[in-house]
Amino acid sequence: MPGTLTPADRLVAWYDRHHRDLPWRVAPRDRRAGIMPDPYRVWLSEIMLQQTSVRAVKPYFAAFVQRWPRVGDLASADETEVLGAWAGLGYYSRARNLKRCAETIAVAHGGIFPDTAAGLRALPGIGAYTAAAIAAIAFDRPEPVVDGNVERVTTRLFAIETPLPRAKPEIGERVAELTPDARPGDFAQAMMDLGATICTPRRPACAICPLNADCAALATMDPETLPRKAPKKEKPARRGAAFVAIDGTGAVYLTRRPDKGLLAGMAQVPTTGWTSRLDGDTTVAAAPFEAAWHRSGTIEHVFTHFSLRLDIFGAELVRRPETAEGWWSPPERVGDEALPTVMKKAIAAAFPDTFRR
DNA sequence: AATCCGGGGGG
DNA sequence: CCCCCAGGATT
Repeated sequence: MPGTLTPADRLVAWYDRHHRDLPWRVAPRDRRAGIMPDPYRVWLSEIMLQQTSVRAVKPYFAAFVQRWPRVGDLASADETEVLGAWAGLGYYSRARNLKRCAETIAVAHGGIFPDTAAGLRALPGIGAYTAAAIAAIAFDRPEPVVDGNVERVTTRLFAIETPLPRAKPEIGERVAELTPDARPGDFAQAMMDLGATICTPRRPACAICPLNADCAALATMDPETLPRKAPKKEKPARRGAAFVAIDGTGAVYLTRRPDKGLLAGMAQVPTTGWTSRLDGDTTVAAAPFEAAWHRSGTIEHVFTHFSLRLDIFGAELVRRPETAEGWWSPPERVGDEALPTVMKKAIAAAFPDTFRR
């Protein structure tokens, strides 16, 4: 009955023809023949794909399954080796949780992955999204799988103009309504593939979209404007001062930031705290040592949760003063220091000829 | 609810 | 070059 074709039917039909061939996937025709993917590979890929592109994941996935073909192999592996194999992928707590999760499955589950979203959700490193994705893809559970791609597709499909993250509950309901009992795993993968290849953040390819006849946004507005995002709330403004000292050789005085907190362990030029309102006297008092400090401009930098305006003070010293905590970085080495962008800006503001990168 | 974690890709 | 992205854990 062609008249009863649902959006999910159209989407899965598109996926049958256009799915991406990925090493952790079982192709639709094989799935329909009863072949299911290895839950270990689905899990490993989903953890790697958190905040990480398919392109970046592929070589790491190949290396992992070559070296640790089954979850038990990973469970008994050396954690340092696992972290080493993860190096370059980022978000290293994922690798530590990966190891803990493998151990839990080996020890507490007899080496068998839980086959429900609730069971998976209880494991380290598996949140709501990943639990639903593994349950759907590896076990064909009709779980609503909502990642960033699916949020974009769904807000457009239903023209949901409520901004994120407030729209999340509604998106979840819509995806749950959309998710079919037949082939929910392929449906979930199809939604994510559609978001990655057709329903893209900018310039979506609506002309070739399998859901263009169903899309409320395409009918009534510009789909590219969805999803709406909550207006970025004003970042609190902080102020401070930074002190850039160079000696006669052009070496810059640097210190190391504390091991915890913002920019932990990175190099910096000495600065005041970044909250206080400063008058001239307190600023000079905060300098790391006595010198002929002179104002050399102001820099702006925006962090995730606040914007910072730093008054820059520079000094050229004839002799290096006695200091315990910092070090003098020669001009040809400054570029190799672990200097965050804000610190590079500060140094460049004080001595534009010394610091080039 | 807010913050941190890291790399890749796009404007 | 800088800005943006977004799942899980922690607090």
